[in-house]
Amino acid sequence: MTEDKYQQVTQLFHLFSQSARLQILDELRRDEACVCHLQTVLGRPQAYVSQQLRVLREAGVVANRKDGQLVYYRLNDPKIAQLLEIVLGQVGARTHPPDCPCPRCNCCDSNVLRE
Amino acid sequence: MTEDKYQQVTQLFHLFSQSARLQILDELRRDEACVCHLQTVLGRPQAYVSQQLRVLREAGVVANRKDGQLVYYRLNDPKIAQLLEIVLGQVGARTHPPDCPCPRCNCCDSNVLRE
DNA sequence: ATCATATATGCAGCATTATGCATATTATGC
DNA sequence: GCATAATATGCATAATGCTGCATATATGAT
Repeated sequence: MTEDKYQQVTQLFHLFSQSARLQILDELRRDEACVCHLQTVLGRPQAYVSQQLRVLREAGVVANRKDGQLVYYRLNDPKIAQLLEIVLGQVGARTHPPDCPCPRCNCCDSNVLRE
Repeated sequence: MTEDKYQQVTQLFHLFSQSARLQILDELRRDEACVCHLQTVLGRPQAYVSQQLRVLREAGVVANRKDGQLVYYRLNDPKIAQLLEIVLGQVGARTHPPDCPCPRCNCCDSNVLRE
C-alpha cells in the first residue's frame, strides 16, 4: 500500500521530468490553450506536442475540450499548479508568440499590442 | 535563460521520479538518517542505496555528515519537504524497522517498545 | 597489522523512454 | 463529394537510466 503510493507519485514526477511536458504544464497553468498554441510556444513538431499531450492526458494531469477544429487543454488538478509554483515561482503572463496562428493570439489585434 | 530554468527543474523532478529515491527523501524529511538505516528501510543492496544517495547528493538535494563509521544524510533544501508534503501528505513518524542495525533504531531499547 | 563493518565507486547488460517520421482521423469549407 | 487544416496515433531507433555485481576506501576494534 505504501509502495503503491510511492509508485503513483513517481509516475507523476516522471511527467514533470522532461522539459517539453514541463513547459506545456507551465503554459497551461496560465490559461487553457489549444494544441496549435502550445506547438508554437514549444517550437516543436505538432506530432511531438500531441504525443506529450496524450501522455499527460492519459495520466489524468490535463483534460481537454473540443471547440470546432481546435482542442483546448487545461490542467486537471490544482495540485499541479501548486507544485509548479514551488519550483517555477508565480505564474507570469500568457505567452503570445507573434507567429502563433491560434485565435487567442490573434483576437483584438493582440499581436499589434505586443511591443 | 527560460529554457535553462526548465532544464533545471526537470532535473529536480527526475530525481523524484524513481521510488527508491523518493522513499529516501520521504524518510529524510522525518529526520536525518545513516546509510545503513536507509538500506534497511528500502530493503535494497547497500551499493544501490549508496548510488542513489550519490545522485541526490551531487544534485544538491541532500547533504551528509560523517560521525565515526556512519554517514548521516539529510535534506538540503526546505523546498524539497514542501514538494513532498503536497504529494505525500504530512510527514509521519520515523520508520523503525526491527532489524535495523543503526544506533538510532537501537538506542533506548526502542525496538522493544515497538508493538 | 589484520579483520570486520560502513560506505562509495565503476562498469555492464537490460529495460525503458525519447524523438522523429509517416500516416490516420476529424472537422470545416467549398 | 473533395481539399485543407487541426489533431492524433503507430512505429522504429537512438538515447538514457536502472540495477546488480565486483571492488575500493575508510573507520574502528583486536
